[in-house]
Amino acid sequence: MFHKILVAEDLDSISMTVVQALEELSVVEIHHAKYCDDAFLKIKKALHDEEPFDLLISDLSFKPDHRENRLSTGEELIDAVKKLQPNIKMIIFSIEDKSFRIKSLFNNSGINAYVSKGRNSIPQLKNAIQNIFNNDEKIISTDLSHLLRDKSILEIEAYDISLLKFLSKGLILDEIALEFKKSGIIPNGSSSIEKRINKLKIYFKASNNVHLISITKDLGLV
Amino acid sequence: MFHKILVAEDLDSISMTVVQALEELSVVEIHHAKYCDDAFLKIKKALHDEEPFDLLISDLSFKPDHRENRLSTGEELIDAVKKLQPNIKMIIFSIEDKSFRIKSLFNNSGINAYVSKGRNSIPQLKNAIQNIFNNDEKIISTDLSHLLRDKSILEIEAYDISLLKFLSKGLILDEIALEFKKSGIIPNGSSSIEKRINKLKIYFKASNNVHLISITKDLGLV
DNA sequence: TAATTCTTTACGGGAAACCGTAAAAGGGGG
DNA sequence: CCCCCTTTTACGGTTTCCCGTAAAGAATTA
Repeated sequence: MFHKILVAEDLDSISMTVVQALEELSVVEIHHAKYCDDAFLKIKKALHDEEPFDLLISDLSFKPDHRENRLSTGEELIDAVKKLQPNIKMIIFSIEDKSFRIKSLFNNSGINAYVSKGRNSIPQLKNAIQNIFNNDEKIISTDLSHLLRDKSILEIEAYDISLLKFLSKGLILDEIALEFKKSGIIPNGSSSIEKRINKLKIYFKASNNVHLISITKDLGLV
Repeated sequence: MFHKILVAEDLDSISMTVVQALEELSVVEIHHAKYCDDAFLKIKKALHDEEPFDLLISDLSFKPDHRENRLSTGEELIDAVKKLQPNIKMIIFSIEDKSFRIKSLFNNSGINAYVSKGRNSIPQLKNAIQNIFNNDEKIISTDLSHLLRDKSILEIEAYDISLLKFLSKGLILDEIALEFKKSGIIPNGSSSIEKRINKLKIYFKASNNVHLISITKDLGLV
């Protein structure tokens, strides 16, 4: 079994259970951080002391509070960690079930498993840890496994996201065109932007801009 | 201490911690349900057997899955429970921090405490249980206590909510007017609806309809 | 019942979104 | 270098939104 594991999870009500599960798996060294920044520092220090972590189990969303943090989401954390220690194994343990984000975690962030918090997630989590340790498999909660096969997901790119973001902030087409010009993003003609919005409306089956923002907010894109 | 407590919580990773906390408080009978419907049935049966629950600790949001459920949210559950057994004490234990919903839980649903899931919530939860048992106080997590004093919150009524819902579904003004006429909701002139939307835009400082939906979705109103 | 006030509805003009088409600009391949 | 193809931009007409004002209706009070 893994020797040294770090749990990055803000909710005490969850982290206590996860730590207990790890104890049942006979993990020797279990560490825990409530903030992304703390987690990153612990990994950095462990690496420096030549006693690196074998596995990181991280949540995706962390509640903001009074503390200023450099890393504020699980995505930022794992990307930073992967850069620092590429051989570390990573499991995401989150309630998030938006296809876009999960798929990108496997493809872009190189996570080893995704376990969805649910009614029977602790056994799944244990299972994932075992499988990664024994066979180095990629694991995803069974109820989400269709995501990796579905090709229609995630041709949405950064351009579309920032476009949707501007829209959701109440900017009109001409204002968005101006913003794009300022940032050097192309295309930035108001007509092209209009066309792009139209494509998004077709893709998401939205009947107008309001509907489009409503849908994409539900999907967690904005 | 309370004798018989029911925990309604779908995530196993959280319920296990809560149950453990209750054991530490020397609660004799601890029951647990993963679905709102199950929770309701348990309370009904306990009442029928003349061994009613003293306290219900419930989450607000429950993950939908294959099962068909009559009650799908914590709000629906506690409203149904309160009707069935008005003397029961109720604590909401949720990550939700939207002022509208919490305030309405105290005012309309008559909950005894609201504990926000966070980095130090288990001690808070224990505390709330103790205080309700000893002094029958109303408890709200300290970091949210300003909500009950803030008068500017929650003059938004059911009419506005359904209006926003229709908007977010992509209906245009005339279509919404028609829907309202069908349901016998007044006012239902498209002009009045337009005016109402305008009020909402002023209230939420939105610059257009898209912006308005974006804001109200963030607030959890829609 | 008449007067007053508040709410709801109607109307009109200008702004933005919506939708199709066409012109201009950019990018390989021959 | 020119041709073809794709992408980007421009333009015009229609619908819907947006915002002010005014009329009609409902409720309240004297």
